[in-house]
Amino acid sequence: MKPTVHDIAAHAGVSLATVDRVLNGRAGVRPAMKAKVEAAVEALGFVRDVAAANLAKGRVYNFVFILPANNNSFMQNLRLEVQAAAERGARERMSIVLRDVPAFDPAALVAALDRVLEEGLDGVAFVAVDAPEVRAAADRLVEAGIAVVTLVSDLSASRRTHFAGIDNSAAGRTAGTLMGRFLGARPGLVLPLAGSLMVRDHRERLEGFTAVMGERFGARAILPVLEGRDDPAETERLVTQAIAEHQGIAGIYSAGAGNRGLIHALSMLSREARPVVILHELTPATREALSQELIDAVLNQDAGHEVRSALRVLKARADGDAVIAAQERIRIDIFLKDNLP
Amino acid sequence: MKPTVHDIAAHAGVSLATVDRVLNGRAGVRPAMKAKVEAAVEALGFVRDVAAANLAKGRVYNFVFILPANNNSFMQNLRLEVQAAAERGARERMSIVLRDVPAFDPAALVAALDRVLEEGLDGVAFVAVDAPEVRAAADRLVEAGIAVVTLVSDLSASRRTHFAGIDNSAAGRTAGTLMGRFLGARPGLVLPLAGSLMVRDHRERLEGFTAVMGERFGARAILPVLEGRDDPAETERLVTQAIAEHQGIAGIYSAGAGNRGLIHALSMLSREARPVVILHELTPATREALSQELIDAVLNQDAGHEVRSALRVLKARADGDAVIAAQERIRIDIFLKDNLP
DNA sequence: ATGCTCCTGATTTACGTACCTCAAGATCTG
DNA sequence: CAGATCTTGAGGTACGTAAATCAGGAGCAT
Repeated sequence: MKPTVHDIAAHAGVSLATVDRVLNGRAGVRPAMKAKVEAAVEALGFVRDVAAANLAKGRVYNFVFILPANNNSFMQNLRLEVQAAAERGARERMSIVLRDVPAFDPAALVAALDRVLEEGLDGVAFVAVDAPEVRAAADRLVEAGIAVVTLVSDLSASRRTHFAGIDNSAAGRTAGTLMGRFLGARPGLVLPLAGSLMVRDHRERLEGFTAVMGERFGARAILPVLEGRDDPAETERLVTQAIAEHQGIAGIYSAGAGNRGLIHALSMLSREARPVVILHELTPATREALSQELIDAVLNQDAGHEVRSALRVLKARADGDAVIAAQERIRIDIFLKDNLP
Repeated sequence: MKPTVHDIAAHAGVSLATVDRVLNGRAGVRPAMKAKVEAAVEALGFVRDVAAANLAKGRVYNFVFILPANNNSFMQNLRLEVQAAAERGARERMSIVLRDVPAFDPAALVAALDRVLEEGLDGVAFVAVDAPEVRAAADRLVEAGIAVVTLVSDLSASRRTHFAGIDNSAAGRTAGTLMGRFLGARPGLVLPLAGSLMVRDHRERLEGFTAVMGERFGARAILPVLEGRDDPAETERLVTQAIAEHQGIAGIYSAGAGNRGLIHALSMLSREARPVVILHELTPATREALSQELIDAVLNQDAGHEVRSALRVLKARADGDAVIAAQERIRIDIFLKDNLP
């Protein structure tokens, strides 16, 4: 049978109370005693039964997810995944609350983070706006012992516990390679799009993209970045205008959201005039566009995985456990027409 | 607070014992009482605390992983992942045992499965050899209420609980699209490789690959499949010979293992003569080749994810819980030089 | 030696569920 | 209506850990 704390106490020749003090890092144990207990744990291969421990603690994990009140498909989906996780979380003693803040608004985000600090919850996951005041707010939370996970978009130079999202620079580089190779010898310009250069994920993607285009497909000219604020209508307007203005657009890379507008603009073009298009996030609209060959590749981050990963990290952090690094690496899914799920 | 069995009893106006009888399907409860309890469960949104229940039952999950005694990189890695999962599983009352059977040996696999049946364990995960007698053995286990998960390679027409592995046909199609687009207008033949066409994974990949090449890149000539038996030396010999024989090989798709031999053959070619190469499984050798641009893309299945997914399904099945389908879909990772983890 | 702090043991209660026993009430059988 | 059988209530113990209390011993400074 699996050894219990009682076995440890017996083997170490100390009382249950002392074992408890050592295992839970409580004060009031001489080093000699501590060593005896640790030796017994080692010798018997004791592992704490987390189910029993949580039962005894009557612990409830209080977590908050703060998401931008953005109605693009990706954020909607992310919201659904958080809600699904909240439902499942109930049976594992997790209370998961979802809060909205205005998009791209550092002050609102700071207010939401400070509220978490006041309430003294166990952990928070949020989509970062990369601003100094947000970083300061996040660091205050960490200082207070609250687990802080950034979701989708990271916060530079902060002390956040973990980032649950993809390596956006690698994603941009991957998009660059696919663009360069799919274009091959076809002449023409490349147009990059973003939601906003204020969020770190879009900025990093574009940096990776342009770096690879420069390094490996240097002859290709790249237009200045257009910012569509993740809004379909604005994005469509910008793209339509750019296509009209520059006659030879051969490739479009969209690093942000609001791609319904882009897709609609593409559908107006003749098949021959259609550029190679690579964009992010698998949504009903982009899936449809991919299977109809309006676009060529979709780079995706799985919102469900990100939410579940963030939760695992928050829980592990609250329990003082280690995380499985490989499991928490969020992968960049590359979807072509052929491997749509 | 979350409702407990006591709350149910109070709300239904019955005793704890009756609630217990209803919840655990014990006999001796009149339909009227049963309905009252069920109504209370519904009304209060009661969900059984699995941790407490397992603690009370003293339940231990007994799972077995049966892997082929094959020493290629992928299987070695799979074995390591199972061992890591076994260590972590201990703290969640899971006993995970790893057993080897000779590779591609239906009789040995059947014996191992029958042993699981005799021992009355809770679940088994195994790499299937696709044979009728294996299917029959798997069905016997399912019949006995034991959870059965196939890993990496599936078992056709069986009643297995779940398959933890990738869609190999989609993987082959994806390879085909990448090959066609990477080649672009470059002239030349395409050479497909496999370990053996007797193995179902390889066969499905090649079918998907050739289907896409035919549908969308029809002008491209494809050579007959070479079978390297997953052996590096044999693969190298075949590839070297094929390159010498047909002067214009522009692309190589390797659906199987033994890719070290292929990579060595590629390293002998001049940069200009080097074909577009797409192959499977990220190993130290293929990773190195990718970063040195000896090969162009690697399709990968994440062994760690497969093992963890199999375990989640086994546990959910043993508890009678539902699985999160989206979480258990094993994805086809596409690695370029730019998004290597 | 006195009072003080620090360390340790012994013991108890609690968490939510499972499962057991025993007694008594309800319902059925003839 | 008596007896048998089924259903229900009441109460307990157990699982493995956490966390608290209290008493007393060791060690220290004064």
